[in-house]
Amino acid sequence: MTGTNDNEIGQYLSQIWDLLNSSEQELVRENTLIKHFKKNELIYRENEDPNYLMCIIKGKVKIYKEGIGGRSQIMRLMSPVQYFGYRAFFANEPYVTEAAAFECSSIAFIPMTIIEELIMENSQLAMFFIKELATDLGESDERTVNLTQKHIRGRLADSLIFLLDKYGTEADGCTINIYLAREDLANLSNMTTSNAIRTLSSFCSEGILTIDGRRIKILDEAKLRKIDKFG
Amino acid sequence: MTGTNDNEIGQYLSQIWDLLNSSEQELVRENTLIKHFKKNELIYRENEDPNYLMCIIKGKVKIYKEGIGGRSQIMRLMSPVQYFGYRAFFANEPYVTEAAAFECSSIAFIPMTIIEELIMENSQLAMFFIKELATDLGESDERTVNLTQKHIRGRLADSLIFLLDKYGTEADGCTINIYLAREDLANLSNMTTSNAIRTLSSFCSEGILTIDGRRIKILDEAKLRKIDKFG
DNA sequence: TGCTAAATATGTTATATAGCACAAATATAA
DNA sequence: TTATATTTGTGCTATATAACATATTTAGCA
Repeated sequence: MTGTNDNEIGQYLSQIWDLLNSSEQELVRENTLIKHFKKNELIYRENEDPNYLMCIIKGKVKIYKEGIGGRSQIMRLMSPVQYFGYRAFFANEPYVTEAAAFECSSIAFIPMTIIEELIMENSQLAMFFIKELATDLGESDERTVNLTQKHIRGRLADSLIFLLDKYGTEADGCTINIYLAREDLANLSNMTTSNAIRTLSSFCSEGILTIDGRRIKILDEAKLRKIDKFG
Repeated sequence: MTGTNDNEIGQYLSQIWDLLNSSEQELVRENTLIKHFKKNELIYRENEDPNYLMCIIKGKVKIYKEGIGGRSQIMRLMSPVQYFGYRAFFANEPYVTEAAAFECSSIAFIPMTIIEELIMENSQLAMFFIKELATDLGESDERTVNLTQKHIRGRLADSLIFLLDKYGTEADGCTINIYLAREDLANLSNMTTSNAIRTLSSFCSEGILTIDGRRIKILDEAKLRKIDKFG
């Protein structure tokens, strides 16, 4: 992990940036640090103190929880330019999740003390975080029901559609633009790696998708959405 | 459901009230309506538009999601003086959950338009909602892992401890101060009603608790916490 | 009050999914 | 490159939990 100051920070922080006046922007600019993470590198770990608002500039990040018996559950995936790492600070508790880079990623770090200061003076910024948290909470509740009530096929279909919506496709218009190990796919879908592999190859036999290593090409999105919805 | 205006609203809204100046208090007072709900009465339903901040003054409320095949999952339980019903408004979407009264309850309704106005002028109030949402999101993530990774005994133990912490005990110091149908206990713990009944009676045979109808008396909290933690 | 519906209790069976073993393929490193 | 570790793939077995059936108790209500 290497730290670099960057004078063109505004272009990366679009959502927040536009809500700040020039002196606020100056304050953020002076205190933002961009760090680069290698593939699989840890960004923060459970029980650490949350001191920074993080904004993913480049790359892909997973936020996950280490559960029972080393079984991990991926809670959220981040893509540019999303904000993360701030929830625990506001809740006044240590991190209850961990974050790691899926691939080589660049992340902006802004001290939460600064953010807190700004929020107290800038109601637009406060509202931004309220909206972010409110949206995440709705999604978290949705996921809880998906993961607990759907069967394996439905859960995997759900994850694949989620990945498709989140990261889009390659130039061909159907290859999901993220390369996940089967284990990550399993951790996202609350199942064992064996079952992720097995179910994925079932989908393949059924003509829903093709597999080329970690490259997944969706052939029949409608069918996948049907499985997501009805099992 | 009956509506009543109440001039002593401040005493019920303690957390928010103290953050407001007198003119803000006046605005809230003029626009707050207290409604009374009967046992099992619906407070809001899925897909409705969220227009009110609700504050539970008296009683007990469940917030739940209707899942697959009519199987419902209780997401949160509310006790006085907690706020709810506002998340969907901030996320700018219809309700994705439903709320119902477990028992005869009184709830204050404050229009979200008023709350939104106040937030834009009162950063303390904004911070209050940020903290609430941040805390709820952490709890939601925690619950996701509990419900997906723990076995039945662990999930039920978790629910019982949650109820104990949330609603406390009767005068005897060990009877949980809420009377839930086995079905609600099941919906809270992500299991079938049969399994909630079965597992509860196992706990009873093991001397962890006693059952008297819906009255549950915890005899060995330490053992229950152990089951919660290690299965 | 008694009648009817709902909730609780318990046993049995069916099934989804975890767990394990091992082979094949692929990636990583020396 | 070759060697070693990791990931992927497949089959088999074990098991947790759902689903179902039915009796019993309790609660709601006419």
